[in-house]
Amino acid sequence: MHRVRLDQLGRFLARVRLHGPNAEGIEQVRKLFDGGTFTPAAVGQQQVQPGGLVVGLLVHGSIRPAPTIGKPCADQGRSRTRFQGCGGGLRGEVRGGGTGMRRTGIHFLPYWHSGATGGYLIAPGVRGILRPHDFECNPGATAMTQATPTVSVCEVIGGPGASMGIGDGDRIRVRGWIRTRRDSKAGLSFLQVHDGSCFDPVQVVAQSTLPNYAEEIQRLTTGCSVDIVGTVAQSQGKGQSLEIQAETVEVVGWVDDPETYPVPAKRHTFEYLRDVAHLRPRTNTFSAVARVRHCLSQAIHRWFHDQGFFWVHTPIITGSDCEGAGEMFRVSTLDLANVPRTEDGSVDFGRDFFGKETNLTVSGQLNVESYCLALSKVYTFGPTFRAENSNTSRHLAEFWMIEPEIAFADLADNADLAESFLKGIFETLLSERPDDMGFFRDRIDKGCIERLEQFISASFERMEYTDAIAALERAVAGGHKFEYPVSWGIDLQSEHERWLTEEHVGRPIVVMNYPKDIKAFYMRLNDDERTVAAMDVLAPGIGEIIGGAQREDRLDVLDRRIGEMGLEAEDYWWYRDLRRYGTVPHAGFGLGFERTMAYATGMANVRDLIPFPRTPNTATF
RNA sequence: UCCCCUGUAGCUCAAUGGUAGAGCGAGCGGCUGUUAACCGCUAGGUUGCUGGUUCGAGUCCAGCCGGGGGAGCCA
Repeated sequence: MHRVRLDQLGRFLARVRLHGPNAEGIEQVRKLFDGGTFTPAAVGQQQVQPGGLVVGLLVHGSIRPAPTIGKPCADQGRSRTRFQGCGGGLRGEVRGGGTGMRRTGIHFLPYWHSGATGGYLIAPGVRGILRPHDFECNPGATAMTQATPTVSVCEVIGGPGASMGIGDGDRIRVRGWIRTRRDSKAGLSFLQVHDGSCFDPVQVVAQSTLPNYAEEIQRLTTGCSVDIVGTVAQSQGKGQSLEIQAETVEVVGWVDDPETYPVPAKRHTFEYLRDVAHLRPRTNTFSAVARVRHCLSQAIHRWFHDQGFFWVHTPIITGSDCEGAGEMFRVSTLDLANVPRTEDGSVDFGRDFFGKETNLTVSGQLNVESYCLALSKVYTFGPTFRAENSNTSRHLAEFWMIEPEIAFADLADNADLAESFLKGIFETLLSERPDDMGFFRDRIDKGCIERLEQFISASFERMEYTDAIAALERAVAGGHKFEYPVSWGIDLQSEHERWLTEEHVGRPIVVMNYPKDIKAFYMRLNDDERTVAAMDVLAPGIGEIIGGAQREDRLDVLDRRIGEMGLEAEDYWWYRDLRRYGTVPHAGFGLGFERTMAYATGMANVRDLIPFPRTPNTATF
């Protein structure tokens, strides 16, 4: 028998939607929870398959089998998912879920249909915390008419991921911030309230009969925080299907001076909003960016986890000697006004906190390699710091980077990993954030969704660097003009990369095996002795999105390369140890997180894709 | 670090070397189950800072400060 721990079940359980006396059913469910495990026998004869969808169904207060529940149809709407193949009088609609359901497999959902008034689908396999007290707090009664659960705007309007099945007639409480207020002389005001839980705000209708209507509600302005209790109702107006008829509107916090509130309900330039970065998440664009950033972060961790990777926390403070190129931020506790000196006049780092010169990391790669050669499949995902005086839309002094590293793998394995990884996280994004991506398509970059869909469906072209140069040279011979000349041995300029991926191939490309002289010392030397096993993934519209390599796993060759690059072998003593003790071929790559977001959303500047950007001369907030 | 652009109302932008303007936002009023609402009225300015040229500088010049874009470098 397949047993399912309750704490492995269901994303959440917020309320019981049961009409009429249901003490018996509640008691049954409570017993299940108390037992800590959920055994199929307890709910009847239905079958439980690992990974199966439905293992139990609570209807009318009693646990009944769920004979056959089909898969969600393809044409599901945003706020409800229709199930086919439901038998035994259980045919109906499942509210909540939405498009995210297909991928994340929400297995625990409020449920009702024409014949039943409430219930839940239950199935294994989803992480989350089940909350038995949600049952306990509504013992055996008409839960919905007595409780006023506090819910997110997303749940009220059935946004992406909504799973509570809030609907017409439910009494609920929402808390958030006013986006706009519109008054009607018919004796009511419309409040657009957002709480960040999804892209769309919810419309709250406040009648003039409310006691604080004239004194407070009509004085609400953009940015005020409110606490609202009301009833969900079908909207009489256009633009939204559900709204909240308010019973009470409590003003939690006023806006000091509406005239000078930095983010009123109007258009703003991104440049201006960077100056008010503490308030910009209240705007459509930046709340969407924040949700997409979260979604992609989660998708990355989930993808690696599902593939058997382990997340390794590589150090942020690092001894500078072991890092690669790039300007670094010094980490020091020395008194800048009175720096200790050695006898020859140089700074005496021996008296610094770590007894040596230290900096903020520019890459976790070298450290993560040591874990790769123990755990086989690992990755880093954390902040990275570069002190380059570089002021462009693609650079930040502090950014986040993803660096997977796989053992017993060569460059081809690395390219395969990059391809399936990128496709996987973009697929999740499209599936889980249709509201925000729809906004980016409508207001930021018309082609962003189509671009991702093509990215997901097209296979990546593999191309040798030498062949890429040959193709570029043929293009030049055919009359194509490049600003930078093309010849074997150059590093590809962004104009070259764009031509290759956009015009020459028309799909993402993995360019492989670059000249050794333009690449780092740790990249594996090929048998031709003039190229290394490096790769760049180039994508239409963005250019280089990933840079990676198979690492040099032969100690003698590594030492030779360290020498050629003018580096000191002793500085890399522990990195060299990895080649002395059970060395294996391994490979990995680096992916800039904000650039990935830029590609996905069409946002032009990475400063608008991280909450508080750090750039030369700017570290406000 | 280099090149280019830019700094005027809360925001976005106008203004030939000659009285400081509009739209949005805000306030008030009108209309309206509204929703980028609409209509009317009102308030809102030491034109980034310092100096210079000129009878007169938002405008021209110099320096400084801030912002943006690009190059290089990268992710």
